[in-house]
Amino acid sequence: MKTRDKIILASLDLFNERGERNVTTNHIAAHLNISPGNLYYHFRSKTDIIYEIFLQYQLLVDHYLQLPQGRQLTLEDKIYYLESVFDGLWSYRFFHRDLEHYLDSDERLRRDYREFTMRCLRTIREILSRLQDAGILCRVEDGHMKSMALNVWLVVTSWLSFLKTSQGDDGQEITRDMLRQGVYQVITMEIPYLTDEYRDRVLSLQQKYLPGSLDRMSAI
Amino acid sequence: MKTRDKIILASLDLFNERGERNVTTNHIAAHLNISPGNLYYHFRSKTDIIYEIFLQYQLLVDHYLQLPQGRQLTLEDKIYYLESVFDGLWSYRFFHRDLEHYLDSDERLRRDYREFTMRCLRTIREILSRLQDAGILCRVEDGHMKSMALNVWLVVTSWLSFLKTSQGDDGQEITRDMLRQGVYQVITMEIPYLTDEYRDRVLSLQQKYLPGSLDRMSAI
DNA sequence: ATTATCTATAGATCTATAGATAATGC
DNA sequence: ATTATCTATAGATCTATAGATAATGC
Repeated sequence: MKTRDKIILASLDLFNERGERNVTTNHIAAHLNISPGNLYYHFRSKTDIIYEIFLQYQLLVDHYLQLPQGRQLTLEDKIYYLESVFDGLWSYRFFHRDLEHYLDSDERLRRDYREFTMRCLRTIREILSRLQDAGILCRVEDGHMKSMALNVWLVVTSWLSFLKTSQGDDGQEITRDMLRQGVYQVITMEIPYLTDEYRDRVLSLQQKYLPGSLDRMSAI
Repeated sequence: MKTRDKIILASLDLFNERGERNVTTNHIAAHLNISPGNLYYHFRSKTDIIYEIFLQYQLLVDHYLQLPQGRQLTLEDKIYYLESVFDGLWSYRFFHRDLEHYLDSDERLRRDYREFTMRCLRTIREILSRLQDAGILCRVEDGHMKSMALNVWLVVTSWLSFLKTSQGDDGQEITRDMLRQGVYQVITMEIPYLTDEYRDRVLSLQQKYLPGSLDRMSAI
């Protein structure tokens, strides 16, 4: 693998693991057994590394969120979207941690991230709309739909932060099970809009995303 | 005012304005025209200042979320809760920006913040429950209620971050109007659960929180 | 006497670059 | 010839403290 790609990968790993703020360019270089000078030969700054990582993240999510053409959406599609997106968020979890700071210090990233958000919101709306076409969700007024889509986005993007901040007492790590509860939370928002035909199916599907390991949560 | 209090206030202002990461203890001292040594006489570290600020934030939110005893909740109570909480979030907006980092580096804060979250979630559930008692919301299954309350929390706590990251293209600042749209978003989640008696009233109330200045949003 | 403040600075990083050297591809 | 890498370091901070001095409260 090219050194440039190694730097991106190692940075992502270290950022996710220790938090970007605690990872310096020296750490990244040391972790790869290369010199800091070499790292700076490939990247002009740490900001540039973060930008590269964002580009990959964006590519991944755009890929996950492709809509099938020429057929209706199914419940399986919907679940696939949810699972993949949470997976993507997990793989790049450092990114949303100090997102505001990155946008403050990188003009390009600010512009690109804004467009990324808008693209995602449009896609969420499109998904909801096509779930209506498929008779899974009821039709609702357009403004209400926009607002719903935005709430989905807010819940999805804040889920990891919630887990990290609310569970991290005994240094206990976030498990795949907890991550899955994010799917549960999104489904909760859509339950009132399910058609009678689909309600029971979705309700029992949802139960699979309520992890048993989150006992503390159910004790609240 | 005592120097110690001045330090807390100045820190909060600077953190909110420039981002905590960009504000050093030297900046805080310089801003107050005191020496760094003096600052360290009052606080052992920057972490301690952040912890103090959290205690104030917590006090404020707990105060806002008090429930009236001996009478039913009204729609006005509900709106008051929403408006105050968003106001609190705004006043301490730096806090959620790099929250995970603060929790990583301060054991006390980690413990206290977790308890704070759990307390808030309980209160949100209590509010929903009492809105049911008041005949404003329909009754729902208990697990569903918990999940709804959590979604409310996720939307509320991530709203400012969404505004900052999605609107900040032309260096444009966040306005009170945009902040208010957070109330709109929370109401959206509760609309399906409104009783017939209250639905229309809440729908027209909600419209007041859809700011005209967010034209870009409606063009998405 | 105690509390508050200042001056000066040690010590620890961290980013980023200059300049030398090694490796690679025509 | 060009690309990749290393060594060494300048320069900029930042946190935190020691020790001296000023202000305040009995």
